[in-house]
Amino acid sequence: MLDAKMIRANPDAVEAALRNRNMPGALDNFLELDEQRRSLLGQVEEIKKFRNQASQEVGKLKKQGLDAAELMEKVRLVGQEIKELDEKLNLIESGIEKILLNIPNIPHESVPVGEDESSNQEMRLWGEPRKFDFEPLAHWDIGPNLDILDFERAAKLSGARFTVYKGWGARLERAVINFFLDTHSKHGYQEIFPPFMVTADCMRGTGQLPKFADDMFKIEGRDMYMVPTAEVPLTNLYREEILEERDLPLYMTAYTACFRAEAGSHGRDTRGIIRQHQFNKVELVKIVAAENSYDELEKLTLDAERVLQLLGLPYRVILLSSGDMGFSSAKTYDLEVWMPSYNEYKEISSCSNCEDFQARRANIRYRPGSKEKIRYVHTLNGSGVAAGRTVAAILENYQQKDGSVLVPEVLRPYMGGLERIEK
RNA sequence: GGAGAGAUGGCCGAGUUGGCUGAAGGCGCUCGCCUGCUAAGCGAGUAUACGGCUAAUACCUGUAUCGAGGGUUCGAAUCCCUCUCUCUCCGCCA
Repeated sequence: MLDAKMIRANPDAVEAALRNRNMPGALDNFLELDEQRRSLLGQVEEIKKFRNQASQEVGKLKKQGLDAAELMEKVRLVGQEIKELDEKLNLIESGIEKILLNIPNIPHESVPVGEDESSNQEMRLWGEPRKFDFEPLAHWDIGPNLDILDFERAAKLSGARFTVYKGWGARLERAVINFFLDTHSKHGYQEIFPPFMVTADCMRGTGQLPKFADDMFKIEGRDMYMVPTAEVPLTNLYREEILEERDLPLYMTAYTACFRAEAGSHGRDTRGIIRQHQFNKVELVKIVAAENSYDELEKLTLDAERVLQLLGLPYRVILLSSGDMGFSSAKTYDLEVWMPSYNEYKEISSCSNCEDFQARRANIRYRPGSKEKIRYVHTLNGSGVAAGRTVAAILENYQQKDGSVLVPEVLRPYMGGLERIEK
């Protein structure tokens, strides 16, 4: 959520930034409503002031044993007026809130302006795609061949876009998750194991609601949702709190299953485990003071990159353009891992600085110094990284001519020492 | 699922015969004093949001806020209703 005062002071700049995000007109009639609100607020407050003074007067008169009937009647009539104005005001304020909740974050000045992914910038490249001396298979063939991924039986259980992992496949998924958590814990992130279902308030706090309700799985009969990412529970852990400066920065990491309805994406990545309704992910979340949030974004991205490096998976880092960024983000780096089956790099992590956008929605603040005013924190999040896509990348990048798959060295301790998955 | 207790400021905790109570007291924190240092002690200060005024996110000023929403009343932290959450006991359950 943007600061209403900021919009009021720089409407043109905000409008321009929203155009860059392909959201022209998102400001809607905010300015008119805001103007109406302030004038109405002035009126009601004036009347309330009178009521407060008059009521006190009534108290005094009664205490002296004097007649206060006339004044009481006057205040009673004014009460009607207050009620009507308050209702009008509530209507306007909910209109303003609706607009504000649907406005995306403003891109940081370092973000390239562009309509879509064609304006993204490649920041760096790590590793080199392997040259195969045989025709490499896609993971959706390797998995069933080794009997470690079972798409057909998964469909029997849950329909399309679900996968059953079996045997060493199941073990590999778990190994990857544990390796991620251990690595991030070692680098200062506190491990958290949150609920997989959260309230609508949480979803509003991180920006999934109200705009993206269709992307999520809602719990029947409850105001709750399956988490689409651990970013939601982790960031909302400190919702409605005032933190002390010494508490910051907070670094957290968590494994959760992630649940996404992904309405509208049907037809993309239909094969394999790239796009699923349920997938596993280890997330990184930081809650920091405003001054260092961009340094923290660089460090968080490097923390996410580290696990790919340790796994020996080639990847690149992409700076997303203004038109390609997520709703809550002010600046996002995507990590893309090399996938031989696609013969291109495929998103495996997204690292964002949301600045105070989520903090405003979730009301997460901190006390900078003893004398200074309370301020909103900055929140950051990044996948560290998606487990399912990592398993797919391992299967494809580590496949051998005989159909077996080498286990990356760092994962072997998590696989009972296994060096190679074979039939 | 059944029965009961509770929800107050950064934290703890008063206040429930309705009326200067935005809210006692304590802790914490800040500034100052004091004492070789530290600890202790003394004094002062210390909520948030949204308006108005303003160059100001500084003063000053107004309104709102005692879990949330609604009601009664001239006036509600205090009375009534609904909801949410927490705790205790019973049942059920991994």
